[in-house]
Amino acid sequence: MDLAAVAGLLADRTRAAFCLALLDGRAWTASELARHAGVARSTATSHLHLLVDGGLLAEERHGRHRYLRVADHRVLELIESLAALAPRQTVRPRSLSASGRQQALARARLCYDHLAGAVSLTVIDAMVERGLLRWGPDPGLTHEGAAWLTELGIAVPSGSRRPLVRACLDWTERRPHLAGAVGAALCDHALTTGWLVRIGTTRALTVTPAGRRAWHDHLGPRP
Amino acid sequence: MDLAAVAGLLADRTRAAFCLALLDGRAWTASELARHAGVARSTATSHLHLLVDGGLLAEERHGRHRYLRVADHRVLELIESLAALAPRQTVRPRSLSASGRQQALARARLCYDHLAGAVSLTVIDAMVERGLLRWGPDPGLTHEGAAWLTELGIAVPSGSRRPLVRACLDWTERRPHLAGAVGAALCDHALTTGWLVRIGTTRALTVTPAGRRAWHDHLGPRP
DNA sequence: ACAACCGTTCGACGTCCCTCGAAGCGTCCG
DNA sequence: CGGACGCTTCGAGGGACGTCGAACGGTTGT
Repeated sequence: MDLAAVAGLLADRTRAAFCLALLDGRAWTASELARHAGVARSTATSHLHLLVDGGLLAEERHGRHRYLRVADHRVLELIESLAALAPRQTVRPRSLSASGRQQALARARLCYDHLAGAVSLTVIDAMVERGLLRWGPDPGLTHEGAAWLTELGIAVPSGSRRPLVRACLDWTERRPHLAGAVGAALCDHALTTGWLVRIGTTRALTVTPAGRRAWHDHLGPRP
Repeated sequence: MDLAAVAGLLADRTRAAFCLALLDGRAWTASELARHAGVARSTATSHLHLLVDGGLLAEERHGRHRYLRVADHRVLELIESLAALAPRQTVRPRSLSASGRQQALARARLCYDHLAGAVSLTVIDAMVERGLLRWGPDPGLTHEGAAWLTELGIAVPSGSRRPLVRACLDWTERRPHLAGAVGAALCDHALTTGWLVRIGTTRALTVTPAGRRAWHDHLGPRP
């Protein structure tokens, strides 16, 4: 493995597109990256093997998903050094308007069907403090939590093999956030009632005034 | 020209060897680089075209020579970023003992058959101050300079179409240094008398105690 | 149990590009 | 002027690699 080999890992449009997509610090799945770059899944698989074996990307496997992220801060610097010399700046738009957009992603976003970002962690903290949620090694919903959901008009999910409460790694916050059936139901409810709305067609979410009111009413400081 | 294309420029062993060789800040000719990388001159030509067109290297043509150097500080950073991720560090020895070696090269070295580096510039300055040398747009040797050479035991070169005094670009100092027949004769004399000796088999030179004495005797502060 | 989905392996196809030698052009030196 | 040298262009050969579709194993959710 010499210098030319490392450069060769980034000397392909598809692999470069993967790395640029991963610059936002989030973890992507292999299929997401394949769709983003416009190649077949099998093609993405071989590329991802090269990038992981070469030490540029790190992987974490959860069930049938394979999450990928940039391995190292040195890799970030390498990609930035390359971008600084590429006249056609496909990544440059980020620096203009999308530093704010990246902040929005870090604040609140969709992670498949549930909420991620800094906001999702405050939800967990508030729910744990009010005794609605068990967190830690054996997460679950308490009786109070079930009643709380019913009060919100959310049917407590059941009849599925999907766990009610699950921890999902949050790559921007480096802490797990709320997934599982309850996480999905909460997120779905927040979107249908307009507490949260998507920013354009991206995964980024923003909290509406109605969302702030609901937060105060249902998760605000205890009396 | 996108990110993958820039990476592709360095994704070849030969081109990577060129760039690593040029890391010392000196200018190399195309043939030197070809010999250093072990490829045919025609191969080197095509690679150098790619690197120059891609903006990684800059060229300067002098007569039949083509001098190449790293174009930009951003290119230096890119190469260093790549080297930081390459486990097989062919360039790493530089950082250990050869930061001192690089300083030695910047101080005094051979440029073909004459002297280059910081020492060569002090020679010019001292010779100009003593009226031995005309420098600037029309460089040449003065009558006093010719007498000074004879006094040193150096025959004033003649009978050749090679100019007596010529300016040669010094890439570490960004100033021209003394070349031409006089530059070569002075350098040859300094090496044969032991004023200068080569460091190992490299082009780097070091000034001996005898060299310092000779400097004081022949170019020292005027009375 | 069954369907849907994610990821993987494999073989085949096509393309890109790295390499060299021979021939040629311009410059420098005697 | 004639020889030496540095560099370039051109064509041909050959190896490396990116791409896809089809088939398969494993996990998730109904």
